[in-house]
Amino acid sequence: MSEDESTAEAEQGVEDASAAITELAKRRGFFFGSAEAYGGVAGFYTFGPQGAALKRNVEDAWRDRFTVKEGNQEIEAPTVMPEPVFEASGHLDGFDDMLVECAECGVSHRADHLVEDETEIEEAESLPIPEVEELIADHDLRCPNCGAPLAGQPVEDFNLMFETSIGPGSGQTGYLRPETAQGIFVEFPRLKEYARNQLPFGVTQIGRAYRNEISPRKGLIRTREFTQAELEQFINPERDEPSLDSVADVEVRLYPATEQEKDDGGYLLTTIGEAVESGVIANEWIGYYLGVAQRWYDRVGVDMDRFRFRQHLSGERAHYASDCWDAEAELGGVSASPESEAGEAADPSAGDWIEIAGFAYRGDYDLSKHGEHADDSFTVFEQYDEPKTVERAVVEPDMSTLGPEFGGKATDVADALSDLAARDPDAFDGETVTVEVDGEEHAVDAEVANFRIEEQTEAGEHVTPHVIEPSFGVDRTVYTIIAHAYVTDEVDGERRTYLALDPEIAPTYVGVFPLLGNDEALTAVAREVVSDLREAGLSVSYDDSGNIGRRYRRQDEIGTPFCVTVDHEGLETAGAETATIRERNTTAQVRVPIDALADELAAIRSGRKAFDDLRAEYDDGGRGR
RNA sequence: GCGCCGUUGGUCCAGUGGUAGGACAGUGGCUUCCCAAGCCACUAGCCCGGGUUCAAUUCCCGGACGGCGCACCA
Repeated sequence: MSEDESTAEAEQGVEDASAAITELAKRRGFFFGSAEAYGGVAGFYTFGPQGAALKRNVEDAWRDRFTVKEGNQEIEAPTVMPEPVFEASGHLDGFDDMLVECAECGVSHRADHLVEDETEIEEAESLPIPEVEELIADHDLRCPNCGAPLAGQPVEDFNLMFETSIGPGSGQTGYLRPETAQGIFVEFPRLKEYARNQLPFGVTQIGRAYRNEISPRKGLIRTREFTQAELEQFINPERDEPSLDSVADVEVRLYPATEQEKDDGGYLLTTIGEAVESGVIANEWIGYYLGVAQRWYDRVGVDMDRFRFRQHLSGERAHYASDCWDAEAELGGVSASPESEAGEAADPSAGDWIEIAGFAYRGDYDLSKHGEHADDSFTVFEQYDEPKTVERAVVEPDMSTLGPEFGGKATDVADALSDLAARDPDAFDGETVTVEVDGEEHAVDAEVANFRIEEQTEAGEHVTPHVIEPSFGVDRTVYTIIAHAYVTDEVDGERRTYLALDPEIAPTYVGVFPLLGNDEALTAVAREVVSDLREAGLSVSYDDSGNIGRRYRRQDEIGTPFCVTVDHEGLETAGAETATIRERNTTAQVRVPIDALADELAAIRSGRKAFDDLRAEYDDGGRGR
């Protein structure tokens, strides 16, 4: 097959896969565009009964791994926050882009970028709009697309944050959060107390975030309201280390920035341990969470042959990140497995890859910013093992002299003396010291300043923690799980579609049917089975409509892993009454005593048993399909 | 936000200047002892606004929504 053909086929596959999944999602209640009765609204999706359950199960699995098993704390912050929060975080500026549209070809450009490219100005983003319009006219900037002059075209602001007003009237300006992270950062002063001022500690949050996208696309993949699951891991960068050993042998497919910049760059197949050792993954905390995440994705049903970690290129990184890796999933049906094409290395540029998580080293950016803007302290006091004795230059000005001499400026002069002592102790060698306050020089008698070198004991220091942020897109993860679970096969010559969802996350765990819908004896027992299984905490669906094959297919399509069927044969068996359990992927069946159904199915869901164990344990009373 | 294409039962499609037809799905019944079978019946639709016309689901304009390309995605 030529390369062109295979590419064309892959693209066809993308369309088919996404269309088939969208159709299934609408028809079976996974997700669909919101408010279609009112014409719909772009970028908003409603999860139907199956989708909401699936999403909830994914969130629970994430919580189990990233909150509970890591020993972290979960919080729930508001989705609306006042303006100053986002002034501090940088979102108000960083989110506020200037666009200018070409009158000739209609293409929009970042006005600030044009100015920066064509002039000496470097921070055009911070200039007011009229000034940017003037610069465009003065420098006769032209459309990069068609070359038409842009002078006279209006420069327009758009902010990717949803704005709202808090309280009646003009009220206070607020914004819907563009990421859940800020809800954690702003509460850091309290959160550190709950962690008893001990680094390292982690805080998680699962919740909605909002971005007023210019043009939402690709269904669930890019929406205006979405769910994030984020962990903010706070560490002392000088000291704290992750337990890298526990994930060192996790095998990963890395796509480093250096490979992306090559024309024929490829994957680096390695282990977390080796990648950190060799410096491909620069930060061991990032490495640790890549390992944890890879195992988690595998657990919830992401196909590891269609999964990779891609490092951000330097120009791609956010304002706060010093290093960043994305988890990416392939949705077009192209396997990235190197074994897939007779040993040929997989081509990283093939396939339809989307970001499903980001792992950023945010340094102390966020806490420092909030420390500058807010009133509270965003540091942790860390005690030294041994108190340290340090020599420190101090002044203790005689205020009874400074007061009469400088009047209202006396305090400022005293502060200036204190600063000077720390900065330049030698300045106090002479008979007078000169300090500057508000541009005026003031001479102070050295004795009045009362300068001396003092020995001080320091028990510890205030540390601004660094932050490692694994940030997961829940909706995209849900979509990926559905796409990777989507299977078509044949049963008895009939085409079948099913979702091979993992029992832990399948929205419905077991379907229960009477073999015949119009048989009182069977329906009564089946309904009892439903009650028993629900009592055992399982998610159960009852169905007696249509023939048995149709009912199996319905459950197959929503990914229900097991179906229990009550039949006469089972009610007539000597001893205990039995029913069949049918496994979704293989359609194999095993006959199990009705009394044992709840325990056995619960055992499989928790991972203590497999379906094959049941087949070994009980006589194969099914039809041996 | 720009350009191209589209929008018809729950889903996927056909069709028409005189308000529509199929397939699948669904519901009830008959049949049926294990994988989308069959028979009968039923439920259910022309995206919104304006214009042209005696008459618009159909033609024209605008909008909303969707797909693709460009831009954007910190």
